[in-house]
Amino acid sequence: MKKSIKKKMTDKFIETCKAFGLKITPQRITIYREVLNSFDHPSAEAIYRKIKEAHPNISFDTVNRTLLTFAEMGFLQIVEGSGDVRRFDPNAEPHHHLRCKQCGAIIDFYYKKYNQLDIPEEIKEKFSVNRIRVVLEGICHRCQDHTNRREAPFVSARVPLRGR
Amino acid sequence: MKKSIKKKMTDKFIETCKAFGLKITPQRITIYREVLNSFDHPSAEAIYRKIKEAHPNISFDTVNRTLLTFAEMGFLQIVEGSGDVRRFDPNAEPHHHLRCKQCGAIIDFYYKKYNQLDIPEEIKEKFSVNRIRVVLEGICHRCQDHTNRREAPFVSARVPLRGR
DNA sequence: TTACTAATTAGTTGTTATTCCTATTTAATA
DNA sequence: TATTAAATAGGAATAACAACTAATTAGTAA
Repeated sequence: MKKSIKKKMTDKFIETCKAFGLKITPQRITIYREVLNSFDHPSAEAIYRKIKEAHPNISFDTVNRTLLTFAEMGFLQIVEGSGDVRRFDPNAEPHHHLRCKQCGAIIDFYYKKYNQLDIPEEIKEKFSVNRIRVVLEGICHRCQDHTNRREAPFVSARVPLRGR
Repeated sequence: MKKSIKKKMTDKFIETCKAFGLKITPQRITIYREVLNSFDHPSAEAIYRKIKEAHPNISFDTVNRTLLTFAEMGFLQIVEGSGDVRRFDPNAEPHHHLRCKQCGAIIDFYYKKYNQLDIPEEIKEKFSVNRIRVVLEGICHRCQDHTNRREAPFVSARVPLRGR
């Protein structure tokens, strides 16, 4: 008998949680299912509201904390830059950004090739583009030196992900 | 006698303010100078702290409001995504984002070319990249329909930029 | 210059997003 | 089944911003 896709995904989720040393709680499974069915880049608040309908006892903190944990595990990503304080960029030259996930540094870089990227026709028709930017996310030199902590999904198992 | 670069920039600033129908206040000139000298994508708070040393009476609200006005005028930009609530992205496929500056919508799109961008050698040496993403900022179809408001720097002069 | 007027400001108060704290509960293991 | 460390709910604290209002000031036109 074949497993449903849903079942398979949940199995993989459970397996990965175990590899990270995380307990399988009903809350985590619920949040996992809800977020995987989202196609609109929801906020923690939005996910919390949806889940609350079926599970009125769940707390916002649990939803938010769990989502951050999932991001560290690599189950989902955080939309580039969102959640940061607003930052201003006085650089008028066409340029692109390096973002360090660890320390939050944003570093300008220049690369002509990136300034000349073509935009797909379907997008031109439906969206008026007035800025095109390439964002490279990773770990900056300084942070690489300071710690050897690897990023998900290469984090070694059994290291607490988000200690308080 | 040649004008200094600083003077020239301030002249251009004053000229542009006038074109937008904005008054030239000492606060605006101070904030303009401070932000133009920043190379680290400062937050409003950071700029406020720096300015406060020399102008202890300035208020945070003025700094923040002025920076937003400058962004609308096109004197500076807001770093992609910063200032938004944190948003999660469960899409594991390599993909890119369209961001509507007006309504805040984030729309996924797929374009193979963008997945194969090469990374400059200098960056590879100093930064470990684990995500590359292209962000197209502009105005989505829906918002184009709703209003004809043009974006800076094409805003017509004498239209209040950030009315209360 | 001086007087006028609307824009701008400082200071304060709200609001919202997010994190922190702690007592209680629960999943995993023996 | 008992143990224990992790996870949770709920509330409090914090931080980033935005909104409000009375007082001040820049721009202008006499």
